[in-house]
Amino acid sequence: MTAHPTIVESLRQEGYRLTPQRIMILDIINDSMSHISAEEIHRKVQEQYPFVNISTIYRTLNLLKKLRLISETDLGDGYVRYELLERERHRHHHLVCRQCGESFAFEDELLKPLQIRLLKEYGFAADVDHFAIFGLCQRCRRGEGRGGVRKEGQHGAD
Amino acid sequence: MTAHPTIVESLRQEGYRLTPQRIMILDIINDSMSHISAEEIHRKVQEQYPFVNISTIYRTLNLLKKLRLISETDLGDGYVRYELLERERHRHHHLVCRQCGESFAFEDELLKPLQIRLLKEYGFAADVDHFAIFGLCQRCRRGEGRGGVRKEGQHGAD
DNA sequence: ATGCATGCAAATTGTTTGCACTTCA
DNA sequence: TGAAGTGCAAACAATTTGCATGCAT
Repeated sequence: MTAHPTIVESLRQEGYRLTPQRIMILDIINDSMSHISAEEIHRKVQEQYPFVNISTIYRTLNLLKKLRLISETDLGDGYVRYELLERERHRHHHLVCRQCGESFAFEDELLKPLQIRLLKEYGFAADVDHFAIFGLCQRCRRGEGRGGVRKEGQHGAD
Repeated sequence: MTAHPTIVESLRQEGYRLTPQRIMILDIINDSMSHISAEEIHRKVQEQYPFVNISTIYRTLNLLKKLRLISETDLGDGYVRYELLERERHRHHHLVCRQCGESFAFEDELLKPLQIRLLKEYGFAADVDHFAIFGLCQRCRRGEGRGGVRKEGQHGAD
């Protein structure tokens, strides 16, 4: 299992030490089917190695988060959950301005809490592969919309 | 401002006592432009009446929440925020099943955190008046989808 | 008057931090 | 060897709770 070699490499390359604790934590996040909380990680780590302290879990999670190797999801139920972030398929969605037509990407993470809550509370599995939200972009809100109303068009970026 | 008379009535009708603390808390939520946190409410209450304890704020908020007079929004930034819920225009959106075509309503509250974060983090004001999310409903996910694939059709409800 | 509400302080919970000790590189 | 990492306990911040007192009804 030795945790995604890619990630282990990332860590080492950045000059961080590879401690058994870190490897176990990575393994557990990696093996976890879905998002997992710090407490759950702690519990599982302790099954193999009961001396690991919860603060180590948090410190490692913060490190991995800083290195953008994992992502954080907060559903507002009192637990923050974590998940491996595979950079190559780091999903994002689009915000489309109804005034200038410009489109902007936003992180999948913002959608995840909604997605998870819809599943948990309504049993509904939302299609979020390509999510587009319409609205008004910052510039247009400020009245700086360049030129006139431009509908449809260069969704370019991506 | 004697807080929305409607709400005060609701409380009284349910047999709850109308204490000055509760009225002040309601007034403050009512007067607040946007979502407001327990701490902010507490601070404002104390400006007028410095002996109100924070636990009273929380207890009142929980009561109002239970009575569905206010709604809770958690953005995951460490504060839960509250807002008056005007039942008559209690917004909801739709989940549309791509398999059976059925549509289900979901609470506006679920969308709010996303909406707020898009505004704060991207300056983007999402149009959420009529939001529809496509996906697979519980029954269809379980393979209980009644009959065959039925596209479009009785979106009936609402 | 009587029982629901409040104030206060202490408990809880998830997370962070200071510090001495350990261990990877 | 020496800095980075860990364990432990204590600190934190938001929220909740137990209990005696107080005030709407």
